[in-house]
Amino acid sequence: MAASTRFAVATHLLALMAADRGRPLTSEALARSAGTNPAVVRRILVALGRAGLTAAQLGKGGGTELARGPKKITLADIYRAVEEPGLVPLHRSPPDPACPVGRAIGPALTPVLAAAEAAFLRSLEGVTLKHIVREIAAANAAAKTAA
Amino acid sequence: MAASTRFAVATHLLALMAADRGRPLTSEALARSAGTNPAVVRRILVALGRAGLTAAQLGKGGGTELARGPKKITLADIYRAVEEPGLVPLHRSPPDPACPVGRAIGPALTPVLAAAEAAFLRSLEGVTLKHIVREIAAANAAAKTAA
DNA sequence: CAAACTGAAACTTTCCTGGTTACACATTCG
DNA sequence: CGAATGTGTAACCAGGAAAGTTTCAGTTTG
Repeated sequence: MAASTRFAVATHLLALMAADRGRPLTSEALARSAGTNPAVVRRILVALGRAGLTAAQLGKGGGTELARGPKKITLADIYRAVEEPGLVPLHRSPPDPACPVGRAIGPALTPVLAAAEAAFLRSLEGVTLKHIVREIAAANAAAKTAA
Repeated sequence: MAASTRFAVATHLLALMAADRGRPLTSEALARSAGTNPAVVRRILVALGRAGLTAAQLGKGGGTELARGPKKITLADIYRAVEEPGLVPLHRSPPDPACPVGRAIGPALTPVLAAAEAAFLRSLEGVTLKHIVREIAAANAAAKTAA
């Protein structure tokens, strides 16, 4: 099940890296902008690294940077990297197996929910990290001229 | 944010009513099949009633039944009845407003997530309660011949 | 009028996420 | 080479939301 903020934070971290291409960023610097703890950031960074979206450098002067261009990273890539499948959960306490409906509701619902989740991801597939970075830049430019 | 099991339980309840058309079912009977508490069931039933999917009858011999045919109820109807919008949440602790990315990441992400959620619902829109009931009947028939 | 429901409020329990701390291990730089 | 600076990871704590529980007022039917 979802209801975790990892996707939003992960996208935030990647946007920071995209805005600072070439220079690896430390988990402490990233955490400052995300308003959270370096260890929390590192947990997410590990997931992003395993998915091949980022590369980490150990030691002094180290940090994490994008493994490929922001045009080649979609929000679906990010979502899949940090979130488990099963957007919408089934029953917490198991239904009555003696009831025909209780017995079969799970198997009947599972493929339908999987298809809906696939549609959700297909939508995210159409948005790249580059797009998000551009949005952010535009918002800041607009705020500047307004001030 | 989601991560609630209400959608699955609500669909379960409606499937029971669809299988027993005409006779109102009590929250106690429904709770038995769903493996939960009558009060929990009633909470969900109230939401379904407000959305116009079910009708309740007070007093002795009362209960809840479908307000319209199962062919005219989609899983998107059910989802919207019992679940809040905001499938995927943003940051828990607010990002640093002094950072250009922290300032703009929320507004940049919101419309993208709303579109993905709309795609999710559009997928559920294509599945009716009738379809679920048929799936359940088929599964039980298959189990019978196998035994 | 009595029985049997729903609707609703208040409270408890349970579970998960995120926050926190601590530390082993790997690099780089002086 | 060794100290400083990172990551990677584990263990634990805290907060909040969902579900479970209890209780009761209100309503309808028989």
